[in-house]
Order: sequence, then C-alpha cells, then structure tokens
Amino acid sequence: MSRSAKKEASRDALLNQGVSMLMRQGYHGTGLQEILDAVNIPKGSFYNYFDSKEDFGAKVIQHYVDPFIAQLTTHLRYSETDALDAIQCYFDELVTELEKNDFQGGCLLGNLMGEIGDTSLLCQQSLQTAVTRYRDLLQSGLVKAQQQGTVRVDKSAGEMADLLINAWQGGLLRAKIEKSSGPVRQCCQDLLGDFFRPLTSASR
Amino acid sequence: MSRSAKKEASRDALLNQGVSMLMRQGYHGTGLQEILDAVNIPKGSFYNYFDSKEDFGAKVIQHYVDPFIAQLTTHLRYSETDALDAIQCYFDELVTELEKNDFQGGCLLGNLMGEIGDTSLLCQQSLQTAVTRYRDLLQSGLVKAQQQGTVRVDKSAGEMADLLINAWQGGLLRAKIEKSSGPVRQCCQDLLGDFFRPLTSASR
DNA sequence: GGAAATAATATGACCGGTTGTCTTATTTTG
DNA sequence: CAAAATAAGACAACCGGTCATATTATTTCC
Repeated sequence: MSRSAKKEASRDALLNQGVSMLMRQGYHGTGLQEILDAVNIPKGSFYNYFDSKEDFGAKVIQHYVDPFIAQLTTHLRYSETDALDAIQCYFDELVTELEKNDFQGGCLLGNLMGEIGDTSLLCQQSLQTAVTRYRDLLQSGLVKAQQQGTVRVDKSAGEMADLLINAWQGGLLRAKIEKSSGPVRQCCQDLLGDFFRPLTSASR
Repeated sequence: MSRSAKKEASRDALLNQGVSMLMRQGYHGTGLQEILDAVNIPKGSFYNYFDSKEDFGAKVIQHYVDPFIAQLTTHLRYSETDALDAIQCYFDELVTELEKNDFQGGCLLGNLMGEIGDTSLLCQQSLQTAVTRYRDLLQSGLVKAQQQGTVRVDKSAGEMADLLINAWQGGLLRAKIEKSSGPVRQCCQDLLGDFFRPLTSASR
C-alpha cells in the first residue's frame, strides 16, 4: 500500500468514526482522544490530517452527507417512471435504518446545526453547503414527480423540498426522544402522501 | 427579603442565564463556571440549588418552555372567534423575536434534543414532557379552529400539531445557519396558510 | 549497488486551561 | 449555641493543541 493511500485510509477512518461519535454525543461532547483511540491513531497524528477540531467537524459534515446524496440519487435514477415513489422508498429506507439503530443519533446535520450552528463559522458554512446539496437533489426529484403528474404543480418543488426536509428534521428529533419511528413516518405520510399530491376530484 | 425568596431569586437567575447560554452554546459547550460568573454566584454554591449539571439542564428545559406555553395560551384565550388567526399571530411574534436576535440560538428544545437527546436520560424525559405540553396546547388550538371551520377536519388536530412543530423545528435550524427568517416564514405559510385549510370549491 | 546523509513523517509526553463534583470551612439563622 | 445554608477552594479528569524526538523514507555519494 502506498504511502498516500494509507494516509487516505486513516483520514477516512477518522471521518467515519467522527460521523458516528459526533452524531451520538455531539460536537463538544466528543473529545479528539476518544475518536483517535477508537481507530487506533496516535494523538499527535491528528494534526497531520486536519487543521483543527473545527476543521475536522466541517469535513465530517461533508463526509456524512455524501452517502445520503448517493442513496437518493440512486433511487431517483432507477425510477424514471415514478419519482415520487422513489422518494418515498428512499425515506422508507431511512426509517428502517433509524429503527435498526434504536433511534439513536438522528441526523448529524440537524444536531450540529442546533449545537454549533452559530458558534463555529467554519462548520456553519459546511452545514450550509451540505444542506443545500441535499435540498437541491430532493428538489430535482420533486420536479420530476411534478412532470409525471404525481405531485401538485401549484407549489414550487423547491418550497416542497424545504418543507419536507424541515419536517423530517423535526420529526427525527421527536423520534429520538420518544424512541419511536412514529414521528418520521407520520411526517412522510402527511407530506408525500397527502400535501404534495395534486388535487383531484376524488381526493380528500 | 426572606431567606427562601432570595434562594428562589438565585435559582431563577441561574435558570434564566442557563436558558440563554445553553441555547446559544449548547449543553457541553457551556460550563457551570460561565453561568455562575454571569449571575455572580460562587461556584461552591451551585449544588445548593441543583443536584448536578444534568439536573440543572432538565430544570432549564422546563423553565424555558413555560413562557411559550403562557404566550400561546394568551393568544388562544383572547381570540375565541378565530383560533387559527391566534396561532398565526403567535408564530409571527416568534419570527419577530427570532429576527431581533439575529437568528441566534433557535429553540432550546430542538437544540438539546439533538445534542443530548439520547445521552442524558434525565434531560430526555424533561424534553419529552416539555414538547408534549407544547404540542397538546397547540393541538387544543387547532381543535378550536376546526370547530370554527377555518381548519380542515379530515386530519386530526394532533397530527397537524405534530407536523407544525416538526416543520417549525427544522425551519428554525435552517434559519439559524442561513441567518434568514425565510425558512420559518415559509413553513408557517405552507402549513397554516395552505395545508391546514379546509378544502373549498375555490381553493387551489 | 550499497552506505551515508538528508529530508519527511509519525508519535506520545506535555502544556495551560477548564470541566463537574466534593470536602471542608465559614456564615447566617431560629 | 446548635443547626442549617452558603461559600471557598481543592480535586482528579479531561480538553484541544504543541513540540522535541524517534522512526521511516528519500536522496546523494562513492
């Protein structure tokens, strides 16, 4: 294994561990030592990979959101006929994952927005771009669904994407303290299954 | 001033300061020393008022939510004819307050749910009861609005209360990192001004 | 090609500061 | 004066960050 590849592997291990620990214990609730121990990397090496804890946090945020972007992208790609269904399937997967983890953690973006959203400028910017990336992808999916006639067109896809993300975030917080997937399930049902639907003569 | 009244005053000062600092800097991001200094109470005295930092956090949560309950209750009381309007006015006030604070802090409940929602059982329970109190009050307002015919009846008031709270929480997080009241305004408009409205022949 | 010199990287002890908590001492009260 | 409330300060543990040193890699020279 080449030198730079090994370095990249260590970086990745730190980021992965960072995602899981920051999500569960928060930014200030997680020490660097704790993360480094978990992946067996010496303390002194940390600053070979990242400039500071704050920089690390910002990188962890980007690392966290990548798989979600990929997952949603996949769903959207292989479901050209029914984008709304693709979105629903995607969120169903998230719910399943959440249940598997006993509702721990929730969403790193939401947690960090609340904790350090206005104390760390670096992380704030990282959170902004992460959320925007996610939002824009969701918007593109909703645009497709609009074109397919499964989603109402009298509201902009962007507006609906925002609402869905916001309600999902809030639902995740509730799910976390109630230890139940009820809140997130209901939120998806209310929006994707009702509010976003086009008005037909038979509806409601 | 009686002895117990003075003690109560110190307790209150600590709780008020706790609300403001925990909201802005988070639970782990705020030290007891910092809070105590701000209200000029010696460090050694802290444990005369609270059992531990965790206990303090739980009490701060309850202390935080009280004014919101009172504020919403007032709006609902003095607006027997239009409960939906009362709810809208209430949220408008919240938006104004948020703008006045330059979008800092957000909601203590949301922030702490994310940060310590599944690491501190004590705070988790406190968060649960606080959110439930708030939700139930909002639900009662929506029931009134349903009876007044301004809110659709084919969805339960509880379901809508949950959705509103969740979307509001998410919107607050977005507002915080975008430094804009857009997200929360839009969220209120989408739900109170559209989704919750009864279906009339002229709508949409 | 092999040895010596040089550069680059990895590391763990250590820094000043702060954490939450507790024991001990002082002050206040009835 | 006894009892209870309050304050002081010590405590060990931990924080993020630094740095001299040890290890490894690369280049230079014969």
